[in-house]
Amino acid sequence: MNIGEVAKQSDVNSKMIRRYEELGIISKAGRSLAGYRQYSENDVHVLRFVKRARELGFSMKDIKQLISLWRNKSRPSSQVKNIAMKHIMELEKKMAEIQSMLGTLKNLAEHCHGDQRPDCPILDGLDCHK
Amino acid sequence: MNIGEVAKQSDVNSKMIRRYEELGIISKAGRSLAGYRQYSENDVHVLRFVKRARELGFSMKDIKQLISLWRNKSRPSSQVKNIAMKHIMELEKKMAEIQSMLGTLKNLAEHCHGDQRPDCPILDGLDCHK
DNA sequence: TTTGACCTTCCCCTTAAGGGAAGGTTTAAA
DNA sequence: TTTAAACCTTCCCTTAAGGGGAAGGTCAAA
Repeated sequence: MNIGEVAKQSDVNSKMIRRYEELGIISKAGRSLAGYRQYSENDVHVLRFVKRARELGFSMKDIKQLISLWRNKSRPSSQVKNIAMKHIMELEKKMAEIQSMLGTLKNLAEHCHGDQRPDCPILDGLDCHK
Repeated sequence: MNIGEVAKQSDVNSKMIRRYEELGIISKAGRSLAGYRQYSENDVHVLRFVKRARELGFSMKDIKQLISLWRNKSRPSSQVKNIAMKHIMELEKKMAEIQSMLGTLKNLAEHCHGDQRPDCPILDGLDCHK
């Protein structure tokens, strides 16, 4: 299978497939005589795993580890769970940050007329005179 | 005032002050004979505004516009509110994405023993066999 | 005059994804 | 048989916001 076909089947575009190879996320593809990368069904499977992990927000570093654990049929599930829990905590931290921003912003926006007049609580809020 | 002093007063480090100048976020600083950037109290004020806007998650593009509106004493507050509302919507979108990830991840993690055994619902969840 | 704390510019790195150029290959149709 | 489209290759550039560190110039105090 050429890269275009595996891209279609895995829903990961060719550009990213080459990138993942370069990053060592997936193993180096074999090549045809002309130098074209050659893939198997299994490669599609791996790429789908990567895609799914990305959709859940895992970093490339995490994904590299997850794939290695995925391949190792005797891994302790604790290692997988550790990665996942760490990621969950990071996402929760991000969420809290966003919620805090939203709290402030909504409060400011609520008090802003949003019309032709120049007085603006939003700008006043940004202009903190510590 | 040299850049170090203004950095201290605005709590924006020198590196970023130069960067903001380069990006046109703040105006080009005057120079001393030796080529050192020179700042006034007002520059500190502007940098604090930038910092505050960054803390609320505004992009540099937004901040550029916000500063220009801030300076324009006859701006219509609607323009400010538009920028803020757009940003609020983006943050809400991000939050929804993170919440969706967290929902899935927590569910998977909950069912993972996280011990020495190899069976792992987290890996199974990533390994979707569409 | 030396030393240390400043300042300057310049280039590199991070993250994840992708645009686009220049050029080689394959396939199918005219 | 030639040609055109659709692939493929590598290489470099861009995004966003922040920073590290080098090499070298400046300033102030001891």
